[in-house]
Amino acid sequence: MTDAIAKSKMHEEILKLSIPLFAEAGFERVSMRDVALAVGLTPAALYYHFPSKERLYADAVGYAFREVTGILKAAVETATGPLEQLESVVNVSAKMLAKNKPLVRLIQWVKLDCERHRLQKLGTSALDELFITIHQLVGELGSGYSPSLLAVSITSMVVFPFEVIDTCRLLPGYELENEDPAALSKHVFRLLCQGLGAEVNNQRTHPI
Amino acid sequence: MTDAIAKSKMHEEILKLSIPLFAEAGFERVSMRDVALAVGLTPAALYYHFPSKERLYADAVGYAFREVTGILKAAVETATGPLEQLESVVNVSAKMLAKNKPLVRLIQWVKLDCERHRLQKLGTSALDELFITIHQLVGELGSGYSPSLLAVSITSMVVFPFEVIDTCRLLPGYELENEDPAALSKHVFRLLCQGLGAEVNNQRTHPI
DNA sequence: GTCTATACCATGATAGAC
DNA sequence: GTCTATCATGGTATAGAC
Repeated sequence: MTDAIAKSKMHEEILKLSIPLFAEAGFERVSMRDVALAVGLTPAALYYHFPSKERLYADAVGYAFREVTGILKAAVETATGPLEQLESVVNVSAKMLAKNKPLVRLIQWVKLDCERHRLQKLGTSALDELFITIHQLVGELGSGYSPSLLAVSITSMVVFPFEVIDTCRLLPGYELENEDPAALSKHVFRLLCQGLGAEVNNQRTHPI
Repeated sequence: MTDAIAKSKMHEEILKLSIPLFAEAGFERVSMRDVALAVGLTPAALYYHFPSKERLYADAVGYAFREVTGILKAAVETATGPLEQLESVVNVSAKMLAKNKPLVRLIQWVKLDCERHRLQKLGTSALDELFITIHQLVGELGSGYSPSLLAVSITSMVVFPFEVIDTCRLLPGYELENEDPAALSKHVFRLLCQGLGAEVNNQRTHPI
């Protein structure tokens, strides 16, 4: 049992330490040497814990995304009524993405990796969770919009701004308020509510 | 002069043929051998035309993005009035992204590359053009929204859906209409107009 | 469990013939 | 301009000692 615990401990330690590496540079530009150096082991030792680099990467991404599921589930439960729940999910997601830059970059890498053979089943990605949750809430709202289109639009407005922070920072007209999760989610929700129309706003249990 | 022309011809040919490779697999997973094979040359010959792989990549991306600028400029000129111009940009961008999958993936790679030393000046990226154009139009609209936040929201809703096509296709609730540029831009513009409020809609020269 | 040492391979890049 | 041949480097992964 001590073996199992020890192995499990080191296993998790390696995952935790490799996540920021993979997030920053992506699968190809992170070598097993890099991971080993970060963990304080030799490359050979890593192969005791993981059969291959691909597997290590997949496990690391899965580990990083797993906590997202819990956070989103909790966000839904903090509110009653679909619109309030949607607001909560938007707020919490923005806050999470702003605080967790590696998560944002991991999402970007996974979006690019997804259609390739590698990581055929990565576990449920953070994006999937976000889309499915929002899709369900939006469906319950019963607006005149297509739930699928609307769910993607909302997900886009929440995730994309954090993906382009470094690309856009030097652009003329770009304001740093785009990087403030509170300002962003307030903006998104305002745009959303007015866009969803009065009949939806009437369903709110309390005014904005 | 014939030398210059011939060199220029081959130069451009290499760029054109390498774009889909880099778009699909990214910088790291495309070797000079891959490019050489696609072009019908040997790796050594590539180094006659480009001093390094990095330079080849940068030039290829720049080449791919350059035509985007022209298309967006043309889109703005097809309409009069900021809201109509915005609508035109959204329509044309969505159509372009739907038709040009390599472009979408190149944008994704560049977003991930941007903060690194590589490609410090990549020429103006497609995203930059889109943001700047929309930011200006949105500013002229004079809505109550922050131009910067709104410009990013719009860019998000136009670009992001095409980035996640392959990730989302198998998700429950996802509809193929998300991949139809006409349906997408109509949806986005509808959400946008109703979100922008009546005072903006009144400025329209003709109803929706 | 972790190490040292190494096999083996793909890569970016160059030299020099044609 | 393009080739053949080659180099140095750095990658994944394994073997076997401790």
